Amino acid sequence: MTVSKAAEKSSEKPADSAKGRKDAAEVQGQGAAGEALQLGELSEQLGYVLKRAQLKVFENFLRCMASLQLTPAQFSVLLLVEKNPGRNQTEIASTLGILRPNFVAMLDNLESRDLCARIRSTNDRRSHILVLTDKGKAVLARAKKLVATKHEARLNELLGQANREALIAMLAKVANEF
Amino acid sequence: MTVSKAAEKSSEKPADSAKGRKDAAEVQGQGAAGEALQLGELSEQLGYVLKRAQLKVFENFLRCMASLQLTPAQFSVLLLVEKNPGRNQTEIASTLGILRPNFVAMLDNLESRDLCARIRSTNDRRSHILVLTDKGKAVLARAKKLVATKHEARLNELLGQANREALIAMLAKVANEF
DNA sequence: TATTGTTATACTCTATAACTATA
DNA sequence: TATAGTTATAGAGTATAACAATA
Repeated sequence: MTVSKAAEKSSEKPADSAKGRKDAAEVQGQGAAGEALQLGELSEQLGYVLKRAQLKVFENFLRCMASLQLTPAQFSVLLLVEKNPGRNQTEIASTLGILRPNFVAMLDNLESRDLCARIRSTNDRRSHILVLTDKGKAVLARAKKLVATKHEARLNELLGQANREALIAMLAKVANEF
Repeated sequence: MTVSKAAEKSSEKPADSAKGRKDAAEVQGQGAAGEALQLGELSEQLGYVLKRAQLKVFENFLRCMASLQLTPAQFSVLLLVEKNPGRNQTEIASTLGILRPNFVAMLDNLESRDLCARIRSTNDRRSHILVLTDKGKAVLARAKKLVATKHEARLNELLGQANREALIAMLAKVANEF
């Protein structure tokens, strides 16, 4: 947690070699074999820690959802369709940052599992209105309970309720305004 | 920011249809055409907001680094090699969560740009010790300055110094202990 | 002409098996 | 036999162009 910010100086000039370039013999002895590497400034890099955290969270989400076989992306689609019935593919996809071509296979999957359905719009026969099926609603309800009792609960345990909310609020701000 | 937590109830029972299933006619009118969709519970989902934030941060990082043509992953490799000279490919890669096979092309790239070098170890002739070249050190130094003055500065501006540190600390905790 | 859903396609990331040279 | 680096390969995720149906 306490990483020397002064490490920047170390990259300015390699004073340990007259040629300014370590040769093989100089470097060979340096790695302390079995010991763990030092992350250094890396542990203070927002992008690095953000990416590692995201991977862990998705991993945990998948484990919590194993019984329902729902990925984070699929869960987000079901949530958004439930909250916004009567919207078409383009609207749902773009809200989630999914490109329309890539959304097709995803919907094919959800529809083949009878979790949601495409309904040809009567107003504009080009568009497909998305709705959850009864099974989709039931699965989503169970998914929400799993998320609350296993996934979110784990996070609360780790950070505490207040910190968890603060974390999500800051991430939302970064996502929206950075 | 204020998302109804009670929205969970809405998935319990679809009271608006005796069959429990909206037919096409029922759904058609629902989408308020031009209006933005409601994210609902999605904006409270850690995974969702984490992923969106990560994408924004990487995007910003790439813009800040455009002049040096360094990706977040490449920057992390250079930082780690600088901090841990004398380590081999396996050690550097695994610390970063990069699989050894995938690390080969990445190193080929950095080596072809003369930013780092593989040195055959004299102790164990199977392993390649990694070091930064002089150019690599210089580029990394410039990269650090760009990150500090453009990337981190933007984050400080957005959250403030204290919140930025709190955010990174919480993300590190999630990454390490979730 | 413009838009919706779709196909085809390509490029990046990530993941696994298997080879080679060393140990 | 085990390990380091490598190759080949396959699967996700993501990106763009273009087509058919419809507006």
